[in-house]
Amino acid sequence: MSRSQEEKLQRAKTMLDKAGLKKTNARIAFCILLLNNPTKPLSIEFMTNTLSLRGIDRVTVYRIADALSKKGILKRVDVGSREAQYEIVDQKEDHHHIICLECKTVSDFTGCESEAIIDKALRQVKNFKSISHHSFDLWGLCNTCAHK
Amino acid sequence: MSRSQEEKLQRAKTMLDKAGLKKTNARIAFCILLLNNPTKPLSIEFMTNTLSLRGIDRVTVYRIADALSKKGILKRVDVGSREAQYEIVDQKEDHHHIICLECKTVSDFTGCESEAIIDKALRQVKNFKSISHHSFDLWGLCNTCAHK
DNA sequence: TAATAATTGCAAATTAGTTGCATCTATATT
DNA sequence: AATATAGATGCAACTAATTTGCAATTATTA
Repeated sequence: MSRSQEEKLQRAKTMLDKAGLKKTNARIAFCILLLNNPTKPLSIEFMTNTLSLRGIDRVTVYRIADALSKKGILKRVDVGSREAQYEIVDQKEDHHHIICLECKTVSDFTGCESEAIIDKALRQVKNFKSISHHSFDLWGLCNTCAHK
Repeated sequence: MSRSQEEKLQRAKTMLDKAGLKKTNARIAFCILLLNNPTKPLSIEFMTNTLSLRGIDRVTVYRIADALSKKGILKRVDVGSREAQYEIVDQKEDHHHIICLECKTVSDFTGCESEAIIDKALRQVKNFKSISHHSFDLWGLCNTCAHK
């Protein structure tokens, strides 16, 4: 195994430990897949295609995605496609999406001032103590679709 | 027809005019339904149940929801349920959601400072001129689910 | 009022996601 | 190191959500 893959294996195990989940082969492979693709949302279909090469079932992919989401490791993002897409929750690189309502093209931007807003929200809503992640998405027509 | 329903009929027609969509019976009934239920996200199922009493088909409900979304009149909200939920886009009452990852309970909060963030985003992403709506959602475990 | 382009309903198809259950495996315990 | 056990997985079948094709209808425009 290459140096960087070795490193990702370690990070994958740490992720699972932190989440309090058993470090099974399927989950480790899943986490490494996430770490290998940090830039774009991953669909269940893509993950299944890749992980089935290692004998991991579609149902298992769903179940792992669900488990990691509930632990705040993953977030499910809505980019207008029918199927679920998932991204790793990365506190440092807090990026968000601008999505075209027509062609569903996704662009990223950074710098939503979430902390102040989360504080404000938690003061309004009493039955939450903390937030595991947030989404801030902008929707509109891209220049190409606007001129049709 | 009562005074207030008459008024909603007018508002529905105005909505459709503004969107540049034909004012069909189905669309007018759909818009009035939205105006009658401004507080909570409406599911396709709920809308279909109501509108089918007027002979409007489920498929038509899907198509109208899609058409209005693309025009920025409606927004599709993701509150963790399997089916689509829709809300009217209301610039004045800019509310957002806190959703429990476990039990999917939705609470509302207001006061996300979207304008500054949208400006910032449009400076970063060049192929959009304007934004028709935005979403800002917070995800976490509610107090009840956190103690399980 | 006629022409026409868009909208609708219906039936059928597709796709995404879920469930039950038997088997297996990671971890805690001895 | 072997064992017990709770939890995870794979498989097959299922359910629910959404989409498509097409013929019939309807809102607008000339």
